[in-house]
Amino acid sequence: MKEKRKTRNQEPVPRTLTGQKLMDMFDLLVAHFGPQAWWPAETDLEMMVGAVLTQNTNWKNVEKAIENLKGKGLLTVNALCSMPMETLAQEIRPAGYYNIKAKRLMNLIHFIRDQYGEDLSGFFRDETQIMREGLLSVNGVGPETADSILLYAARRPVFVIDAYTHRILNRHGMSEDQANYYELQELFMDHLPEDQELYSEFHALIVQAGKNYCKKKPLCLECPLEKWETE
DNA sequence: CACCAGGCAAGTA
DNA sequence: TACTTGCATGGT
Repeated sequence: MKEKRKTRNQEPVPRTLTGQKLMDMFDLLVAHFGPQAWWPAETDLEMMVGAVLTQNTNWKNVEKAIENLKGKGLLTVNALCSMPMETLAQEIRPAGYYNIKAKRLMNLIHFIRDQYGEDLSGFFRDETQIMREGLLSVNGVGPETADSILLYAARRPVFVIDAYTHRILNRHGMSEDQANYYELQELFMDHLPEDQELYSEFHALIVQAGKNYCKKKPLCLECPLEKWETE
């Protein structure tokens, strides 16, 4: 599986990102934010639904949408599959983009049920690469959604890259500003041990740092990663 | 009021 | 191949 590389501007990464450097980053973030209790969900299905609903959307809004489904007992594979698209769209309305997300959810749930049956455990037992390809074949599931499902629901050691990861690495001069998803993913996975818990904690911490500190332009004051560059 | 949020696919040139 | 745009609610 070869991923695309950029064709222009083949500048090397500005600073060398070593495993030690990444662990320094992780330690700084842990020291500042503490352990993250991320993605609490009662079932694998709930996590998968959440992964789609949270696309470019605040998690608070996602919770409302999930609560709507859960409260009416609609958070099961069969219930979702047999629900009219319009009904589903109305239930998940608070999550925004509700029409397109209803389709995406349907695509995903139907794919799993058709391939593995109503019980999700068959799907979650499959090989990571097979799962990944299957997820990516679903219209509405891109690399981040697929990897989130693999990391947080299937508990596989797959590093999730998001907009914050891009932003933070760029702001700190640790990556090319136009590096693509897979380049950054390799950057982390080539230098860190294959550790699902490390990856899930790390990604959650990056999101915290992004939300709280790396919003403004050059670098935010009191950013926990301020000393990271000179360390 | 403007801006953002735990993306993705389709359209355009 | 490389940009651009639509999708939409709810919080700051």
